[in-house]
Amino acid sequence: MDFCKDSSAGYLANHMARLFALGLAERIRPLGLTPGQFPALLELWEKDGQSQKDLVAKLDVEQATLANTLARMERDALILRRPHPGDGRVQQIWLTEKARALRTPALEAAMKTNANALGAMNAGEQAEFLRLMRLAIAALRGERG
Amino acid sequence: MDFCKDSSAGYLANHMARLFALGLAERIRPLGLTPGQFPALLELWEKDGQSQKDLVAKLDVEQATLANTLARMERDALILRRPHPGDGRVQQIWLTEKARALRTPALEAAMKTNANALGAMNAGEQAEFLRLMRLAIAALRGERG
DNA sequence: TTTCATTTAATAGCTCGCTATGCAATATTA
DNA sequence: TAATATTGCATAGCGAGCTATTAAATGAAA
Repeated sequence: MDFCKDSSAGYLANHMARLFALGLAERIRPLGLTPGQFPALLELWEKDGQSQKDLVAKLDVEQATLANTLARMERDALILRRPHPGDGRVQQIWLTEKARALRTPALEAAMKTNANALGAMNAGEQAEFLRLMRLAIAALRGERG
Repeated sequence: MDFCKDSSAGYLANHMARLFALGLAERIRPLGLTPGQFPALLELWEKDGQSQKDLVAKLDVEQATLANTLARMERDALILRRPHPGDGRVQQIWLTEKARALRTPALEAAMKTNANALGAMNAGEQAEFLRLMRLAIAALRGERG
């Protein structure tokens, strides 16, 4: 059977994602952030006070994964969980001042990592690359729910 | 600052890689395999008896990561570690018959996952996608060692 | 109202990345 | 040859993903 890892989309996707995460980790470590916190922060910088369920829906991550990530973020004083006034099941997630202040440097770090990764592509190729990744994501998501 | 997750290569790469891993995991679970074992198996199906160091060089993962993966594979009776006859530091990695027998169904599972992910692309787009991922990998690797 | 179902979040336990460190075997050098 | 450096691998500990289960609060229904 002919199977070459360098012609396997899945193999390349895994390799690429690991390198992206390492590059980002290096850049945001001085800020006290980790790559897994980034997606949650992006949503919370947009609007905090959301419930865990709200975030889960937007991030396409399992509820348990997010619960653990939020626990680490609370430990690191990036967020506060406060009970929802009208529904005792819900915890609202609020950013700390510390987390708010990290927005600009964190986004800069992410943009630098992206720019480095795409540095060898022209503008058309970059756009095409993003488009094809979105296509693959849609196809893979379709397979599941 | 304008930062949209759906226009961030790193965000998309992470999302895509997670979905690839889930799709593959589902398909190889009946075989008793997990996605992390795949890269090592690919190398060992080519040629076993290699040392851990040999595999590390080919896989671009850290030595400790591979050591743990190999420990799970040994536990699952996929490999045997035998001391190298001429150098007491080295452990040679040998496939079991069980692992050899899994080659064809495992590769089929991987190819199905890839085909599904790329199903909405024509042949030219698929080739371009792989090329652009290899470009990004090269750029991200260049940043490090 | 009491019971049962649903919803929200947390917890347990696994894989598989990473860094940092330790240990034994081998090589090198003073 | 004795001391030191290097090499190959294992282990510890953490982050971040997953599934499965549990607990508590709310809602619905008998």
